Order: sequence, then structure tokens, then C-alpha cells
Amino acid sequence: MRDGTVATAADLLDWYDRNARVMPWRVGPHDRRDGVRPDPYRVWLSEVMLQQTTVAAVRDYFHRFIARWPTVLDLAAAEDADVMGEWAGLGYYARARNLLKCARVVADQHGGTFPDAREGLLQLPGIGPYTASAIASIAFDRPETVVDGNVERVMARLHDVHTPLPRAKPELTALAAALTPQARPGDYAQAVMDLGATICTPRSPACGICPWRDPCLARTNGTAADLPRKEPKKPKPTRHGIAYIARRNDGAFLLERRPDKGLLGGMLGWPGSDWTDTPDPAPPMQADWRALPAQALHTFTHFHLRLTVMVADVGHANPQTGQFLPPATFRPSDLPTVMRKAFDLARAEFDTPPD
DNA sequence: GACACGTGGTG
DNA sequence: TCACCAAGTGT
Repeated sequence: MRDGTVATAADLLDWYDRNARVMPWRVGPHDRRDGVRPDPYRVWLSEVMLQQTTVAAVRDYFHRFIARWPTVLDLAAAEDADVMGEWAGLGYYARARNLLKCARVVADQHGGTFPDAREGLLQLPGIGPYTASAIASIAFDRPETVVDGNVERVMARLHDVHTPLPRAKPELTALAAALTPQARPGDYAQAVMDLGATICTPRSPACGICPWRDPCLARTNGTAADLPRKEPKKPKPTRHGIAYIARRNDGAFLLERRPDKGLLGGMLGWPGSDWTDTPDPAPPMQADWRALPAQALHTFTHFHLRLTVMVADVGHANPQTGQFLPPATFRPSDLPTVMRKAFDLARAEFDTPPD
């Protein structure tokens, strides 16, 4: 018998059994009951992709990675450029660099098998407190507590915590840990995150159909929509830059590999200036550069960028930086989004013959 | 603890 | 429109 005024894992699991979302990396509660366990490689890959990223954005990337690299050993043997290109557009590119590092550590030091507990997982590149707990619970059914943005929100509301994040994190973690069950921890971890993603949403939470509506203090107090509180964010400055897109007469484009550290690290991009208040021009070669009438506008995590795009048709020449990639080698989809925006503007220009 | 680090969807 | 938001990690 249950007391409706106390939130229990059992009530949430009952809801999850009826409402679990179908996702390509997930083993649903019914198959799990039949002893089916998810592939740790797929759990790891999906969890890394899902860091700060929506399910909708991840789905196609996940399928492409699994089709191209079905096992962690396949991924460990991949070329860096291929993995970075396949990740292009998903953002937070350090994840892709660490993904490869992690796959190679698992292949070289763990015999191709992921550690099956939180502490071992935490040692791996790109696996932090959240992801270690997620893999340990979902893939290995260990009773670890997952605390992501969903769980923070659910706990803040359930217990009506008004302390702003990130200061409230330890308290919310403790509250989440107190609810984590010994039975079905993998399903529970997914259930509490599903609840946050579908019912206990950031705006307009659907409290009326929530399995924890009765014990929820924020619902009682009418504060659900205002929680969790967060410290105010800094305003984003606007920076400016210049990108140079050179097309050779054989159709090859001049591109460069960005350094591993820093913004868009390890990704392909157009040569260009720094992105600053007032950038210095830095053309990669002498040519008849012409500026496009429109700029590429893009917003990163901490600044807005207005990118002036210069284009030129060039003959065979040695550029000061980067290398010409012929059409058979260059996929525009290998570019991070800001570089693809610049390319889209340039394509319209190249397709319009001069007067 | 603070900051760097992408992108697309949303109200 | 634009600020906010998303299954965070590394330094």
C-alpha cells in the first residue's frame, strides 16, 4: 500500500512501464524484464551525444555512428577526421575528441569492454559524474544516482527548493540519491529523466498528469513553474571575423584543420582572421578577394559572431595555410555549422557568374 | 567556483 | 525577436 503524500520510486516506475519513450539506444522496460540488457557501447555513445543536446538532435547522428562504427573497436580504429566530420553540426566538439580517446582507451587498456561500475567509468575521457552514473545504472543496473538538468528540476520542484543553481546542486543530488531504488535502477534512471523531459518540463509543466503530483511540494505551493531558480547569466558580446573561401579551378576548396584546443577544436574550417572586436584581415593567399554582401550570423555559447565572407576563384597555387580539398574529398556536412553557413553564402556567389 | 565550449528548438 | 533551454565535462 502506498501513501500518496510521499514520492516513491515505485510510483515513478509504474508510470515508466506505461509511458517509456522508444529510443534507438534504449531497451524498454518490458524487454528488460525478459533479461535483455542494452549494449554498453550504445549507452555510452548515446549518453555522450545527449550531453547538453536534445533527443531530436541526437537521433540521426546516433544511427549514422552505429552504422559506420558498430562496435567500440571499430570506433577506436577510425580516422580522427572521419569521426570529427561525422560529429559536425552536433556541437561541443571536445565530446568527439574525447569520444575517440575513450574508445581507444577501452580498446587498448580494457580489452574492448567498458568498465561495469561508476568509479572505473569516471576514469575515462569525456565521462563525468553524470555519464558515469548513467552508464553504470542503465547498462549495468547498478544503483547509481543520475543527476542531470532534468533530475535537478524534478527534485527542486518535488521538494520546493528555492536555492538557485549551481549552489543547490549538492542538496538536489542528496534528494535524488534518497529516492534511487535498489531494484530496477536502470529503468528508474531513465524514468526520472523521461519525467523531466515530458511532464516536469522547464516551462508549463503538466502537473495534472504527473505520477508525483500528490507529493510535489512545488505543485502544492504553486511554485513549480518558477523552479529551479538559477543565477543570472552574463550577456553575450558580439565579435567579428573574416572567413576566406578560395575555390580552385578544379573545384577544390581551401580548408584548414583547426587546432585541438579551443573553439571548434579539431574541426575543418575556412582560413580567416581571429574573432575579436576588430579583426585583422588574414587572407591565406594572394587573390582577387571579393566580399559577399551578406554576413554569416551565428551564436555560440558565450558570444555572437558576425562573419564577413570573402571569396575568390584561384589558379593552382601554394597557400600559406590549409590545403585544397577536391570535391571527392570534401563534404560540406563535415563542417561545423558556422562554417557551413559561410559556405552556403559563398555557394550562392559562386553559382552567380560575374557580370 | 568560474569559465569555455555548439547548436537547434521554443514561447 | 531573442533569451532561454537541453540526458555536462574539462580546466
